[in-house]
Amino acid sequence: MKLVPGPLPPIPTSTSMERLPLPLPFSPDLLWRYPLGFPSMGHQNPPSSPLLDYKSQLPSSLPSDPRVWNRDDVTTFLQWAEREFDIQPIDHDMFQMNGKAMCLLTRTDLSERAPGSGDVLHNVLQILVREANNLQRMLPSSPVTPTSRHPYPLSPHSHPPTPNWNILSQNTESFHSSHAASLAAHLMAQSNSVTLSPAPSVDSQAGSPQHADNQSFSHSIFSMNGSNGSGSNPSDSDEDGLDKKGYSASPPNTPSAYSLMPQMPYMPPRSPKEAASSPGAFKGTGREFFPNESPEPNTNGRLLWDFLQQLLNDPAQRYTSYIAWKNRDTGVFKIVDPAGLAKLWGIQKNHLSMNYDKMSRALRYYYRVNILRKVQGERHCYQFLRNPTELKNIKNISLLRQQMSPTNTKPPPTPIIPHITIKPEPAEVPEHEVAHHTPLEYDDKPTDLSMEGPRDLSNNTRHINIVCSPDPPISGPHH
DNA sequence: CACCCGGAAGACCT
DNA sequence: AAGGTCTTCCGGGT
Repeated sequence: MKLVPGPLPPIPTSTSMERLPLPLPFSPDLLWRYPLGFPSMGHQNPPSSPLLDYKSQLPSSLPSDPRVWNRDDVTTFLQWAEREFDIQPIDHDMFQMNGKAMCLLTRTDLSERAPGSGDVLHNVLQILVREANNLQRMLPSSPVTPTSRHPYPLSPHSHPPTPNWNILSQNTESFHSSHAASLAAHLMAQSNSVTLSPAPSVDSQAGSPQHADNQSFSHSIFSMNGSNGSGSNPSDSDEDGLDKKGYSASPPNTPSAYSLMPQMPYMPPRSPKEAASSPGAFKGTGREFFPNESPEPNTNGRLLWDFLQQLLNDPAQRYTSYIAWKNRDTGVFKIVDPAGLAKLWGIQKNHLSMNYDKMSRALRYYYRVNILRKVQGERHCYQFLRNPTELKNIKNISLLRQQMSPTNTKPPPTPIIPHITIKPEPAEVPEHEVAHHTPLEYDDKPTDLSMEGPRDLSNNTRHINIVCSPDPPISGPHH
């Protein structure tokens, strides 16, 4: 344990700890998942109140929750909106997507697709979503269906399209609201209702449910589905985070961290290490919240990416001196204090000798899985290629591996991941569009983190293309 | 010199 | 026992 001398007083010292932020009140996942202004989260007021009334005026054929609309419904909605708001004709071709995808579009996206009407559409959608959420909330809690959690197995394919996570940013703060908890809860529940699966089309293209990924990227998932689809995280995060605001089991689960960080509520570690890493830890707490929750691994800061996400999305921004978003929309973040962050990570994992060099090695392993990418030219800058939701699902990546048998793996098209300049893509989870999304083939599809698989493919270095078989994703049990 | 990159081996968990 | 996820080391490149 060489404590890093740097600015960051290492671990054990109380002082150092002072610097350590508190535990996250909730798991950031939510943010990703429920980005849009969900009722509670956001501001209470919808852009324009008058719009509220429109809900009742929607064509009767339209489900009240826009996230469950199919393409036709979207078209119907657009037509209705054109009439109702007397806006310019909308190019429906620009909205070849389902409701979920449309809900993911940002105001800007909508404006681009429907010049002059974007704001209106955005406002209306937000209202509808909120209403739907509120409604859900009142409904008896539907069991969180497993499906919700893993609506789609990851498609091997998920390439990371350029993620556009802006959504998140929007309500970060609001998360604290108590609502968040409940919201999360029923959002999850709600998930059922939403069409998680991004259109088949996606699948077709991508070949797997991964659109999830794709979408995810496009943040689709979250927002809407996030609610649903990605229910998975919800479990974690929501549970913990939300409700008990303030206390969470999240990031700093580390025993040590735990102990060090006073405010960290965290479940008592059973054993030092365990605490740090075992998901079980949660079980006690949050998990129960979601009984049916599936098997989804609750990483809760146990995994590096999750840990980073939690710090990055800390609503209170307590970790910005360690790590901060450079561009949340694209998932680009910067490690402000490498040594300090490594220390935190070390605490989290109970590896007190952790340093940036080691931690960065772990980060590099994420390259091959397309979880992360290095932002070239900028020191300590990385980019998440997947949102938390996806990442959680990624757990199943092992499955992917199976799927992509070596045979399937076609040689890495591009030996090196092109560092694409990421420009935020519209959040759309269009059914088929998704696949197209990523222009550059990031063909390096996610692979598993495990070293073994790659070995075979090792030649390929880090990209393994998973040929996404269009179909059956990974459903299988993963061991 | 500080980063950054991956290979290799092994530890620790689940 | 096997597999996943790092952790540790390390040589090499920029």
